[in-house]
Amino acid sequence: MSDLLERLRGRGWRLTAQRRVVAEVLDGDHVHYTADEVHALATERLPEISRATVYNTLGELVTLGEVIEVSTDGRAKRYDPNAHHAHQHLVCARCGTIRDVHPSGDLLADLPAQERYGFAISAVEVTYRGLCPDCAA
Amino acid sequence: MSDLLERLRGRGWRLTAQRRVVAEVLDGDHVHYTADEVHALATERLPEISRATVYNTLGELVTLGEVIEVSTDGRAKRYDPNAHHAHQHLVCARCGTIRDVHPSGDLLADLPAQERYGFAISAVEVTYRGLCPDCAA
DNA sequence: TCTTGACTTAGACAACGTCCAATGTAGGAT
DNA sequence: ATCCTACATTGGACGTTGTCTAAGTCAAGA
Repeated sequence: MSDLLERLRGRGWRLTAQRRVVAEVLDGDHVHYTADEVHALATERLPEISRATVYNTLGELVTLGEVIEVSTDGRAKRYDPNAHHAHQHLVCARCGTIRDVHPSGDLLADLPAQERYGFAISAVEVTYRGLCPDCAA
Repeated sequence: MSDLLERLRGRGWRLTAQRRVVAEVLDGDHVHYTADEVHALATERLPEISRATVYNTLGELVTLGEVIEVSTDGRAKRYDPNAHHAHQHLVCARCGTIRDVHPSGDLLADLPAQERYGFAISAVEVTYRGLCPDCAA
């Protein structure tokens, strides 16, 4: 994810310890954390980091298109660092874990013009719900 | 929606003025209101109705499968009375209004077996996002 | 009509997120 | 290397959405 930091600096980002830590937390793992989870993990490496900064940084990363904001239920949003590959989500209805998946087909084409109500559609999100192997057992 | 009230009474629901008003508000329209919007509209007809009762009643309707809870962004959940016809949602990224839409094609079939990770998939939700004609103007 | 258990109420509380004024600092300018 | 300043961070107040509880109320069966 040092790529990410480079990219951001190229866009005029000021590189601070806080931002670096948030980027490091998001990096690497397949799980999608909530803002407060990111804050907790960031605090382990940089105890003084504030909640506001984590929210700010996450918001900036989303605005810059480096991270995707996912809200699968009505609860806390989760942040998905896999922003450069189009993908959808598979969610376990019981334990809530999320996996990235890649459906085939043109999702946008499935919506006929007369069903678009004059909207300028810019994104399609698909959530598959079901029980994961562990929860089904 | 008197059907609904009948159905509910058949299931042992106590029929109160508050519940009737909430059901009436949900009835009829294509828009999907937030809980607080439902409360505001209900208050016009029954000024003393409390927020807690609106939340309770909406939750009960969801549990009974008469209404679908939709949380398209991290904001307030919206309540969709069109629970008996399969459909997806078209959401304005700016003002948050929701329209029901009916995409063609088999949504489930779009997910290859090797992308299912052993999940028993039971539902597919699709959200189309874009700007509505009003917000695009 | 009476009774009772389910329903409603107001308001406190909780989770998640935003905003602000005061303070600190990255990185270009000197 | 040091200074400057615009930008970043902080902590805490605040806002929104939703939940919970104790006390009062009422629908509907006996």
